[in-house]
Amino acid sequence: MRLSRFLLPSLREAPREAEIVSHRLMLRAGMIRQQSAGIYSWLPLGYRVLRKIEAIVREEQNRSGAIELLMPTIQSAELWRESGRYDAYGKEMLRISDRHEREMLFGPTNEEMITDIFRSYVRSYRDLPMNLYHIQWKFRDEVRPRFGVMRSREFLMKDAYSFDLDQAGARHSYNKMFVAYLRTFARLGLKSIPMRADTGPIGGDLSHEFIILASTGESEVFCHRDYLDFDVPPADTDFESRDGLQAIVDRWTSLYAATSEMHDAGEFAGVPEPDRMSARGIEVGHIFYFGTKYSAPMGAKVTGPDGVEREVHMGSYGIGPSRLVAAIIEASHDEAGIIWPEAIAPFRAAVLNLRVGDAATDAACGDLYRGLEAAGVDTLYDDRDERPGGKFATADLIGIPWQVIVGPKGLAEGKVELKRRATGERELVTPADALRRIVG
RNA sequence: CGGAGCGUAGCGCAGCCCGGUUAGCGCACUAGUCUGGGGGACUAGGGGUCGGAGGUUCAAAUCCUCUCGCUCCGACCA
Repeated sequence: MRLSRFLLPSLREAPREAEIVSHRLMLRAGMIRQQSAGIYSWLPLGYRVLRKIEAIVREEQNRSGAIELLMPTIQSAELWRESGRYDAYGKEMLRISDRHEREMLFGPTNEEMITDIFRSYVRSYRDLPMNLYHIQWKFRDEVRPRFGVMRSREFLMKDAYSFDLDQAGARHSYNKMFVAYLRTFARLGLKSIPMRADTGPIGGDLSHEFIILASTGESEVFCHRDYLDFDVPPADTDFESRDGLQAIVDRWTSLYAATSEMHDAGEFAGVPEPDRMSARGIEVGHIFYFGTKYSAPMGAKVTGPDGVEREVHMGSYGIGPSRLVAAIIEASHDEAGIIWPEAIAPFRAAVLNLRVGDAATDAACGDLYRGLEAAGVDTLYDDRDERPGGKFATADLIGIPWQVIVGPKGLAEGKVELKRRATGERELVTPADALRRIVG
């Protein structure tokens, strides 16, 4: 992408209302635009990041055996009356009515709807286990939206729902998501720690929050320091192996880890003092097992091998990709701006033309840009007629991992400068070497 | 939902208390010249229903009333 043809409304100063670093940087980098309290447009740069995160979440869901579908944002109140949540959910649910005065709502979550889909088509235990998920916009009319997309009213959520014949099966389904989440967050460049969590209004009796540590986190968390060094399950993990998955989950839940709501000071005191860690954390995922809470009132049953109908055991599993954008920035930035992990950077590389209009520089940049694009590298070519300082500042602000700095001085010696955003390392290399290094 | 604030150009702000030229500054934007490796300089420009409505007054960004929007702290939450 040529920057001169892109929409990148970057700002030197952040708007006054933005307090936390991720919100400030997202506004300065021209990633989002607030349209209303807690409601945002995703501008081109931000949308690229959001989609890359979504893609990784999707890959890991699919790897675990979950099946993607897409449910609507607008739901009928009728479904929610079946589960009893239409009245129970309270003011956070945005209730609307259509032209026939029918009561509708903008979905804050989808347990009811997925249960309805399941009960309509699945009748036999032979079709289980099943895990259905979608990635769709949700709306929760938060009393107090804040921190940009970290706590917004409209947000993107990956929500998965598992269906099993019995509790043991449901436990395996839960473990699949547990492992998939560990892998997902690791691929996003985050160290996540699963913590025992309160189940809240969704209900149920087995739940973990996946927390990443960041000084600006919303909640206080307590855990054993060793979690930071745990190995993440590999890509070839066998998700069908009950014992194998249980062993992974057992290990990842063997040490103390709890959010403040579930914190047990007495138990924490049992952790050797140097291993105790209390920190701020951001919740990036939440998984629940809730048994027959929805299947019972809504009549989601399958026939078992013995010919008897049983209510299915369910779980639900959420990740907020839009919140993750902010969470990753909280965990990865410096004074100059965002430092994107390569996997989700809006562009993997930037080519900085320091002297637009200089024939040799233009030619070298053009070659590099075409070469990178041809090799499948998402590249942002800064071909604006700006001074070098502005280009450096922009590239650092928006966090492009690889930056190729091309100017007459270097080219006189046949060299360009290759810079890594994360470390600040730079070296003079030939354009061909630069291309080779970035393509990897 | 309790408490505290803020709305003046795309962004950051001054002006308001104490009403009175054509509403001002920095950045950004347009044109030009010089520049050219970490947000450069000069010259000339463009852009404003001062959130909205009503009121007081000879006169309102400024005073009064109502209203809309937004932010922060707390309680609550993916």
